[in-house]
Amino acid sequence: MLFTNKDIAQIFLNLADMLEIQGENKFKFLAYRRAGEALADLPRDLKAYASDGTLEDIPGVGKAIADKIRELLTTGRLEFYEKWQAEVPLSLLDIMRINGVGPKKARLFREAAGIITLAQLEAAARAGQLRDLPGMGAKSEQKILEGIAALARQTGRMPLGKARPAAEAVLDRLRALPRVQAAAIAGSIRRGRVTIGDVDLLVASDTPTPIMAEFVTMPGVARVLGHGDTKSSVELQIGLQMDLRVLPVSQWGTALQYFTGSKNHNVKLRQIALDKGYSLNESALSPVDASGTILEDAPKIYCDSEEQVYATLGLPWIPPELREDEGEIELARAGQLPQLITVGDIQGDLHMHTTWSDGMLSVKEMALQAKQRGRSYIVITDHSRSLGIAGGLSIERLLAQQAEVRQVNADLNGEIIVLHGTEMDIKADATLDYPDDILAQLDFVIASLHVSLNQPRDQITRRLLAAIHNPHVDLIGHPTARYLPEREAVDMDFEAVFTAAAQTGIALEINSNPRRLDLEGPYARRAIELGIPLAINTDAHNPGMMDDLPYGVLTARRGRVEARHVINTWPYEQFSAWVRARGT
DNA sequence: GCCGTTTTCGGCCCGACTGTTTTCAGTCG
Repeated sequence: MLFTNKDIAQIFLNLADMLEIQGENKFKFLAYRRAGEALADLPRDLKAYASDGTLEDIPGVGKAIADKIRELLTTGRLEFYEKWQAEVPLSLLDIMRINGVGPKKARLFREAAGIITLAQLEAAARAGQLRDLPGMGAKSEQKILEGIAALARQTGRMPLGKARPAAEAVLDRLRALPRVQAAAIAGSIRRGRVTIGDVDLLVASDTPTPIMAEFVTMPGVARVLGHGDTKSSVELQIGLQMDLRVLPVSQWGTALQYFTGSKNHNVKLRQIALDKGYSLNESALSPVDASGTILEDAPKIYCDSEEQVYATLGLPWIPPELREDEGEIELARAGQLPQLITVGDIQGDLHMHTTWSDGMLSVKEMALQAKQRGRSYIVITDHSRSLGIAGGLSIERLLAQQAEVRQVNADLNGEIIVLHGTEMDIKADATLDYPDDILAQLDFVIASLHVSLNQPRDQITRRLLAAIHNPHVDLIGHPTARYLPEREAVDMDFEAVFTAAAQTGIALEINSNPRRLDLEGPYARRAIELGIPLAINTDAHNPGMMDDLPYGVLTARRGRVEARHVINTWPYEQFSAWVRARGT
């Protein structure tokens, strides 16, 4: 595999930047950027689309870009890209990563000062050589140095599980201020993206000034990037950028919609608004004339709810998790939005650890904690024998544990049903960690990858397929084995794995640990399209991890998953019938 | 370069903040 989707996506994103720096047609470089964004998020390898002849079905990909993708896939090169690299060095694109530096400044630095690398820019700024360039000054020069320092601090996108609690803490602080009428997290956190670039907060109030003052001076702020009455931005010491907007409560609906995004979803909505004779922005829907000019005399429509915004555009409310301009607006228009799964739909938790391996609580304690959280059945699935580091269970201990689970289940007397299973390792050589006759004695079997995660694609795929084809295995746990941010997904042939799962009827897990969330939106969507059953589990090693469930559900919702697709939303009888049917 | 509840051609979203300016361009989201 020469190129991953993300590699190819990056080439088009780079091309967009190059064209923009050189002042090419705006709509052309926007088209490349849009295509790049679309390619980064596809559920299948581009090679598969190319051999299907469906490249041009990808939104944002037309004939010209499809041709370029095919050229990359077949020759491993792209002549057009090489030509542009000669024009605009890749190192110049790095300069645009600095906050406050865009294409115009990048071009200026190069043409007026011969700067093409970050290091050269930093040296020039330190030497005071930037301040005399047109449109620059001492302050801009200082901001560039700060921006370069901030780049070094940044660690890329932050896992949702780290960004969301940070956002909630700030929101709680702002809510405590006087005259705050509403406060919410918007942006990619609200949409449930697995990783977060920056945090968008929204507050409704008629006294923005003190709220902004608190925001830019609160503890944990490393740098103020902007400070106005409706909009401020700060960089936190944890390396996260946070933006706050304050507006009147009467505009809550348009504002929340606007700042939730995504950008592409909003662009399409604003186009629909124009078609209906309105200009849509964060404060109102304003009537426009045929040329698109706002009619100042005509009354604006203010929306205090998102429902009202969508209704004015002739659409039902679209859940934030779907707002990526990946066909959700068309579904809404046709009245075919999915009934997305909710946390309340989850009845069982099929993946939990105890002190028998590397968990913190006993079988009974875990059961009681799960009951407290509204679960009606759980499966105890400790690690298997080869995973020594996590206290994996020998066959003898596994059977001893089964006796304890049976006893706890009897003691609890139906308060919550406790089943006995395992999270069995798929070993490096593609064999499974327990023999079939042992697996046959368990209520539920998960198979997971934990070791030798750097193997080549063929071997990783072979291991997963071996587990999928074993009739005793019911679920593949955290299928990509990623652990964000330090460990990316294993290199696997998703199409082969999904095809085999669809054939055998095995379930795939959306692991709710916010550092895992294995089947990101497009993959979850692909899975249910193929009829693969899903499970959303907590993989809890302690009671706190049971509260991660909303992250898993959020990820499923992004994949348009409904409760019926998820085996642990089913009542116990239906779930156990499904497991029994698999064993045969 | 993409795309179509009317278009296969002619469109393609919107405003706040900053730093430099004397009225605005650049950047960002």
